[in-house]
Amino acid sequence: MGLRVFDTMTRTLRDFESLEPGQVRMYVCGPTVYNYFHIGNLRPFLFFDVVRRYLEYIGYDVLYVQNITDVDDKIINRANEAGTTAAEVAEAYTRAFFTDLDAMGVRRATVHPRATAHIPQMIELIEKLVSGGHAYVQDGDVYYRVRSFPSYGKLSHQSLDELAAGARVAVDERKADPLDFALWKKAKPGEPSWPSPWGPGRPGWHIECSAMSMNYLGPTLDIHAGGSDLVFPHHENEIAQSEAATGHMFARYWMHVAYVNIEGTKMSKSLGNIITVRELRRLHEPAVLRHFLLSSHYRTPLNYSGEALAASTRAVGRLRGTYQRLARIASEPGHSASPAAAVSEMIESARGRFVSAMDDDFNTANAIAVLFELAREANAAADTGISPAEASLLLHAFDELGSVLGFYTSAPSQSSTSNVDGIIRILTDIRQKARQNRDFATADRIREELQKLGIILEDTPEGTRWRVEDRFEDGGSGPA
RNA sequence: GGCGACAUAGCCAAGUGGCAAGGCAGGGGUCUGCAAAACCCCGAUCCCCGGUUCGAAUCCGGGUGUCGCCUCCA
Repeated sequence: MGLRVFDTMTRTLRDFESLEPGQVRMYVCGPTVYNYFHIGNLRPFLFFDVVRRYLEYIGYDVLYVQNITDVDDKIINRANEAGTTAAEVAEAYTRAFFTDLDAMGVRRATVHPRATAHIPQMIELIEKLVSGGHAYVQDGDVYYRVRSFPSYGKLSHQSLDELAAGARVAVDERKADPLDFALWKKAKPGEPSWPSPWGPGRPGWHIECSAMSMNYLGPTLDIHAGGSDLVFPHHENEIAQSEAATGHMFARYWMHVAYVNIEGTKMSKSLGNIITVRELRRLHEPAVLRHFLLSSHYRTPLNYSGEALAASTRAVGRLRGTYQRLARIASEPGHSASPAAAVSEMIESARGRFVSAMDDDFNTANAIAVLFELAREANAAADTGISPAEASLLLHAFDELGSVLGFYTSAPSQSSTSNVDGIIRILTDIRQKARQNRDFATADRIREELQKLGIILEDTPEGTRWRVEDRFEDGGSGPA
């Protein structure tokens, strides 16, 4: 069948075909580093990490570029409030961005270009637009002339007249048309600035992405993506700039991820309901957040709620339980009998269904369902008894498919090296003696007291095992 | 006003014409000293009203409701 991708431009599911066979050039709009990013930002970052992993899984070499916008009004404002420089604000939150993404298991892009390191490329692009009649200079500012680009609006499916009619933006008399947008902003006193043919200033937001994406990936990208709110005006403007400058199609596929709502409403600073990833990491482990964010299709809105995260916590616990069970069996000394055909078929079938799901516009919800189905089959097989070789085969299947979704990449281990394990061992040995003497009161007391500490004991034919309880802590009213 | 999305079991969520995936919660079993884990079984008039069709959650028309974009925003 092959991979099919929903393209915002055509609003259809299209067969995916890259410009260069075997290679995908992908650009995803990155953060403006003026604050910690939140769960709504995380969704596209995480999703396109999975897109990248899947493209690699099916054999593509992926060139993945994600920008860092490190010069911007919001950064400047933030610096002024904090009494520091824009560069320092940007530096601090860039570091935080990577710290949080790394913690989430989101792999770094091939390149993370910073806007301030690509000013010459932006100036060059703006000059090209000015000389081509697509931009005009107005007292140190440079604006893009939207009326000069006949197909303006093709991504968001709006005509210029429709946009003009709905515009709620105050008219700026320096612009020839209200919809024209700034390519270069003249520096105000105290603002960071760079020299340019039009005087000192800084780049507009939209031009950054055009300049950096084309700098690393050439005039035509395979995939250009971001959150759904970037469709207009950001991506629309990027198309206008890029295509007017190069005469080439800018991106072959446009992908946009829907919003994350919180308790039914959009996150906004005025409502104070923003949940940063920094905060979230304290409440939930990465696998749980990944499960939650990937459990619905990327083009449908997702609602963050305590209940949903609790469900994800338990769901992940189930997958992990199966994984650890298989790992235990696989590590048993056992003979090296060749695995039964039934197990191979089980895995082959799961792999096929997994690929079908992902090929269908990255249907991660279905892909996850395949993992659960395989887990149930694997558990059922383990109940009747499987060989270490079979367990090992299943384990590899979970590794293989799980790694596409980024699961199992940082499965917390029961650190058998710490003394905690030793201490619990002592208690379970005592408890075991009590059970043998049919002193169940003592045995149950030990189990109950440990449970209060979040340690679950499980008696099995092979002895007592312990694990840390999957604790869910409700985020309550949000960040502290 | 323009453009668009969504409405499926108590909750979350797949499913674009042919007996309604998966997860969480719940009920009943198997196993267990009792639990836990695991496995098996149980659960849906697919928002409403029309229409097309042998057949519709799925297509068409009309409602109702929720949400998003059109301004910085993932």
